[in-house]
Amino acid sequence: MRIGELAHMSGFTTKTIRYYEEIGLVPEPLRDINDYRDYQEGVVDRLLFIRDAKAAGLTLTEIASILELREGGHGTCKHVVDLLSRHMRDLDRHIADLNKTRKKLATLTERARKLDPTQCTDPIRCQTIAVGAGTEGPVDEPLHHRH
Amino acid sequence: MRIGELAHMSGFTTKTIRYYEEIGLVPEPLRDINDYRDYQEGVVDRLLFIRDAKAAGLTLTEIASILELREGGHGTCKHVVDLLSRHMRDLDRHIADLNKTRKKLATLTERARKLDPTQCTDPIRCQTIAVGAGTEGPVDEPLHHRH
DNA sequence: GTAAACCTTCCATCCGACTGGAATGTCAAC
DNA sequence: GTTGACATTCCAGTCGGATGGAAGGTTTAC
Repeated sequence: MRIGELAHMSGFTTKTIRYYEEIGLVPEPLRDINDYRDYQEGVVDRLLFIRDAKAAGLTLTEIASILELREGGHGTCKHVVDLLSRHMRDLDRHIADLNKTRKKLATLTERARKLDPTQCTDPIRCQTIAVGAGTEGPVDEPLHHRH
Repeated sequence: MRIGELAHMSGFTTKTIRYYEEIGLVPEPLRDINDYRDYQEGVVDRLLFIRDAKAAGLTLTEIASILELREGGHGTCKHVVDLLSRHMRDLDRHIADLNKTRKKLATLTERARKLDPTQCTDPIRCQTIAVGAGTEGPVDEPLHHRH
């Protein structure tokens, strides 16, 4: 099977498949005389697995760490469970952070609505944001940080 | 005031302040004969505002769009309120997505725990993930996408 | 007079997950 | 024989928010 067909069957673009090969998520296939990639059937399953794992919110690195154990063949299922649990903990923390931010935003918006708009022309001194938001101490990296 | 002092007063690093200047978040200051940056008092407030707005979860771009209106001077407060509301809607959507993902993860983990671990040695066919996760249709960009 | 602590610019790098495009090669149909 | 749809490699760029370091200039304190 050539890369285009694989792309079609898996729902990924050819670009993405080559990229996955590059980062080791998909094994290097055999080549035709043309130098065209020639895939075996199994790769479709592998890509569908990747799709599903992605849909479950796993990063490519996490997915790779599951797939790497395929050759090893031991404790795989437990590994998957562990990974899922760990991922869920991360997710919970992330959601909690966002909810904290949300609450803060809600307070700010509420306060803003009550203010006379004509009183506020200088956002540097903007009462909406400036008064209470940051004075509770540093808010230690509010969003999007999974590094 | 030189950049080091400003950094100290605002809590940002000198690197970050120069970066903010580069992206237009902080105006270009005057220069000393040395070519050293020479800041006015007001910049401290501006940076503290940025800090607070960041803490409230606004992106630098959003913050910039608020600050840009400073020179315009009209409708600022309303603009801030609008921005906050919009941001909160985005945040809600984001949280909802994450909760969906979380639920999916919980289901997977639950199912996995019930399986006999010895039955699963090939993650490509891994029952934990493969069976139900992706077949409900594409899960349209589960995470971290605010572009 | 010299060392520490500043300051300057510029360029590269990181994270994740790709995407775009150029330049080139191959193959099937008409 | 030419058009079009494939394929190949490689290199650059995207998004956001910085950070690291090199190579140099300046100021301050002892």
